[in-house]
Amino acid sequence: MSEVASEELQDCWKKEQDELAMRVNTSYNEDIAVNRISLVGGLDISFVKGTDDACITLVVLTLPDLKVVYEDSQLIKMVALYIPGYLAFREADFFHQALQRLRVKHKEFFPQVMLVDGNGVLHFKRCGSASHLGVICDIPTIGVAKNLYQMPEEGIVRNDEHKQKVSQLNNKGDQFELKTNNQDVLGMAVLSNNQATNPVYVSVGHKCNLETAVEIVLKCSVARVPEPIRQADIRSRQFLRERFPPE
DNA sequence: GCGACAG
DNA sequence: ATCTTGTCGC
Repeated sequence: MSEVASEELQDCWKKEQDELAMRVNTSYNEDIAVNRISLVGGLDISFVKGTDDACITLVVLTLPDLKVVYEDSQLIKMVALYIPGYLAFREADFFHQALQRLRVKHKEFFPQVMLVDGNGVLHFKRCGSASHLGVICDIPTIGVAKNLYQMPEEGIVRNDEHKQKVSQLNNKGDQFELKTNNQDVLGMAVLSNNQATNPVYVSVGHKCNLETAVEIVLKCSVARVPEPIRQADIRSRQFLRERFPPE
């Protein structure tokens, strides 16, 4: 793709993202009270090494036992390029389709909340991929990123102060706020596991608040990455290994 | 303009 | 995202 085409595409995505951002809802919702949640969804995508072939996987797990009760793995051809800040434009439609299939085929397994591999409102437009997906599907979502998405112009950076705070996280549940220069709390760095050294970056996606988001992530975590996302990751890789055997 | 940049 | 061994442990 040429530089010009890429810029035009990005302009188009910017407008769409602005409209989606206006619809992101972070108000508290009684229906997402943690102790009433019995089904949590997870999404991930894996690629065949040097290709555009990928597997999109949606899983649904029960709470509190974290058993997988539904899996949908689909081979897809990725056409959109990856631009940081616009992750959702690559994958949201595929995830949306997977959720539609679930709604039609096994409505009884439709999750009350989705965990998404990426950010929610921890994003320069307050509309990362988790929020994007939440809005187009009109469901509660939570963003969980393995790396900090830095926004230098807003003071969210992996600087020494940040590293210092990270080094003080010792036990599961330890956390600190990710705050902009304007004191807006956009997310939480959370230690999800006792033996982890690095936190995961949790942010509101859609239709839930940050405290609830963190609580759900902790309830779903046995490894560093919360189980719904981890299972989606494992199963999408497995799916590809079976169909594209390594030499 | 340059560099920073979830997956 | 992807290339990667063994190793420790719920």
